[in-house]
Amino acid sequence: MTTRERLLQVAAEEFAAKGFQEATVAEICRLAEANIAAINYHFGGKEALYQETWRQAHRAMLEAFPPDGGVPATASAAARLRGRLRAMLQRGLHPDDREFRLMDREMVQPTGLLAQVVHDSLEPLRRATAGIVLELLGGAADAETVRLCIASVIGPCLFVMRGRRVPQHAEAPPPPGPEKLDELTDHFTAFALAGIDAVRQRLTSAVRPRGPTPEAGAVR
Amino acid sequence: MTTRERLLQVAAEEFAAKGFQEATVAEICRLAEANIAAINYHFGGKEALYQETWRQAHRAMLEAFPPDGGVPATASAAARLRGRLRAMLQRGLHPDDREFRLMDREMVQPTGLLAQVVHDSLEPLRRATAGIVLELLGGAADAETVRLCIASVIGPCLFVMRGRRVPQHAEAPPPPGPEKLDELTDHFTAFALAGIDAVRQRLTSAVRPRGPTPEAGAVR
Amino acid sequence: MTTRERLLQVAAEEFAAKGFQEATVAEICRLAEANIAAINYHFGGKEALYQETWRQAHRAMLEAFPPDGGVPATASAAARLRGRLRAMLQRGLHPDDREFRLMDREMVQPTGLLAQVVHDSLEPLRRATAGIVLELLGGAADAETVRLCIASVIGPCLFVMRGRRVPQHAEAPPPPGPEKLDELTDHFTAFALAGIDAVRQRLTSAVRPRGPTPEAGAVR
Amino acid sequence: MTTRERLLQVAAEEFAAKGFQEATVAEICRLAEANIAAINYHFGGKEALYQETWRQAHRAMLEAFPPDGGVPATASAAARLRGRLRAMLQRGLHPDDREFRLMDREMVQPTGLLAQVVHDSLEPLRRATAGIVLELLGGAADAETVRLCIASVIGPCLFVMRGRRVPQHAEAPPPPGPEKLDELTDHFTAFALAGIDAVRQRLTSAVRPRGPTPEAGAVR
DNA sequence: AATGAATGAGCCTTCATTCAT
DNA sequence: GATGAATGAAGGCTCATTCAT
Repeated sequence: MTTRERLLQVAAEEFAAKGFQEATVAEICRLAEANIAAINYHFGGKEALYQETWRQAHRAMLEAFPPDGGVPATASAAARLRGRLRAMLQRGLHPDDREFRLMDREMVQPTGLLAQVVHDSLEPLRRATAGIVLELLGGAADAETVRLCIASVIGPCLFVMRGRRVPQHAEAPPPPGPEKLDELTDHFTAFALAGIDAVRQRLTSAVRPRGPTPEAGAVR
Repeated sequence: MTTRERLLQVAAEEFAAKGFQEATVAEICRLAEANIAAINYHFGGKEALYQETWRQAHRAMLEAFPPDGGVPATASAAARLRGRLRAMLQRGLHPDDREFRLMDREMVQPTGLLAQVVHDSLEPLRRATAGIVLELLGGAADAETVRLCIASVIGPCLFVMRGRRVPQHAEAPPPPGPEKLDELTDHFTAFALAGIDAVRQRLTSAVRPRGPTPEAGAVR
Repeated sequence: MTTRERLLQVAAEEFAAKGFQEATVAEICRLAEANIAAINYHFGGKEALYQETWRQAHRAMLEAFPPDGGVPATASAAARLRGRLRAMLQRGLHPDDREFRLMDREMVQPTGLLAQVVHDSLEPLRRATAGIVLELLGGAADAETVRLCIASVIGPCLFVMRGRRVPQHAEAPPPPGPEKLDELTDHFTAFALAGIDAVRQRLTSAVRPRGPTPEAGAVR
Repeated sequence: MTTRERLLQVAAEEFAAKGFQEATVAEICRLAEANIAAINYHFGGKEALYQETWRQAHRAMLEAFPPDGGVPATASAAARLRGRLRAMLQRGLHPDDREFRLMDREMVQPTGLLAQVVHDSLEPLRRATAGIVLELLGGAADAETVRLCIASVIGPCLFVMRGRRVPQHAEAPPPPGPEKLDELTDHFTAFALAGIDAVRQRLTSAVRPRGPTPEAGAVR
């Protein structure tokens, strides 16, 4: 493996583990058994290495786990939603989830260095999901509702995957690994479909009577 | 306002905006119009200031928005769940959501400094929610299922609140503010109740027929 | 006890234990349960406290152990030498040997603050000892020889007393305490008297033949 | 000369002159015409530089002046004692007596950083001297007596060498330099041999009559 | 008389980057 | 192509001292 490749590999792990700021050039070079100046020589600087690292990790992830989960575009909306959730969980539960950890950090503490590239990668994924959700909602939902439903569908997955990396208290069960993939997919898919269906019914009923915050009343 | 108070206020903003590492003692003191040594004098060091900052923000948040959302313990489980979601959203949508941003950072990039205090504060909240969810599930769910349902209930809220802080592309709608509180509460509550109910039905049906991953088959 | 007195007492211990630089005003005030500004208030500064501390310790020492060891000036030179050695050892072996430790530090790393006061105190002692030594040498020794003999007489005492404070390896015997006073006095006195006598004989024999470094030849 | 060498040289002088605490990294770098970060780059920190400085100085000293003074092990005990005293004085009287000054400081105010290395170097020297002294005492002395005799032999040398560095009053004679080597060696050897012989006689006579502190009585 | 908040100079260290080889 | 010595800006922290109360 070339020095450049070793640097990329080590850098991905370091950035994912410590973030851009806390990861140090010296440590990355040491772990990669490269010269202290190697990063500047090969990449031009720490920032450029960071961006290249993410690009690599992102590409590898997309190849390994296509975002549609392998479900053909001709399948039902529910099946396609399940495929996407399954693909997302696969990426996040994978032991080598560097790309996910990098992205996670970037969303909480944007360095600005990945702003464009993250957006370019994520927005298409969001649109695809939006299409499926819109279809499940009956096709007549406004953008705001779709947006909230996407949050309801994706949020839980991200929550679980992030939770994997948060240190837990002693009695807590071990974080889920790849072996839980199907179980998680089943749960989140079922939950999402039921939730979306409930929203769809609200939309339909809301068209005519339109009382103020009907659910609020319903639960009281 | 005393120097100590100014330091706490500025530090909360800086830590929330930049994280523990990137925030500098010098900048905090400058903004607080305090001497460079003031932090060490009043708090003993940067780390202690960080911890105190979070403690203050957490306390202020809990006082302003009780985690049960003001819903009495005698209300229905659905109403209590709604109360908790509403309280969480209130905290996260508040313009002064420093406490939330601090916690968010800490969960993605734990400094270890808040590990104990975060855990002590969060675990009781989780348990309370777990009780409500278990009740909604019919009382017979295993801990794993409850855990996944909690993720499904909380995940979307966190997703939306985090999304508020991620820079969006130009055409994107503005992030939701406090004025959207009721709308978001309604949506997430309805979605969550429907999802939990679906899971409850799966649990019930799974007792007798128990086909291999029925939902997986159902959506295909 | 007044604040001022507590400060002096604590300061003596701190300065003796850590030296002028490493002892901190804050720590002294903390141990003396005094305000952080108390030293500047009562003494005008750290340096002034240091000087005053030494003055106090020196005075207390002189009162407790007169440098002549209580031996009258009419006693024999040998007895008077023994008295001085005994007094010196008494001061150095005392558990409260702060004054000695302060002086020891000052000699190795002069702060310049005690230069005059140390000199004023030590030079009379040296002269008194010089008189005794000269008498023992027969009265005809040059100043250089007297100086070397004083070194031979005092050096061992200082060596032992300093050695008390140097951390020893595990198997080493415990450093001598006050209970060894008589034993040490006996040894050093006998050693010194024998040595001085040998020097006296060298002086006498050297007057006439004066070969080059006779001892060098003698021992080969 | 390389930067590293310049740093070591300057540091030795600074540490010897000011001690570990008072010597500053900034000043050492300035004098060595090196960058402020050079010490951390080459040595890892101020403490490591301090230790390395002492190691260098100690090694250079041992090579320049073997501790046995060049006297063969087959020579008489008196001659070997003379050799050791001469070697010690050579080191201490040398204009570049940094190693001695460093050690002197370390013994008065141990930083703990040299504890092990100093002990490892000094204990063998002490044992060698102990062997010689024991032989001169007739071979039948207890460890305590040997220890006191070593103090009596070494103490004067250290006293003189330390005295060289203590600022003297105006009329005082200049401190002895290397030109006094033979004179000092002769004096201290003669003094030591006579003293040890006196102690040997006390041991012998003490075996049989054993009156209470006979010397104490003898001098009165 | 005594306090304690506040000060500012100075210290050691870290770190990404540069440059001559 | 690759090295590693060297750089300088910046960071957190310590500490004796000051000053208004």
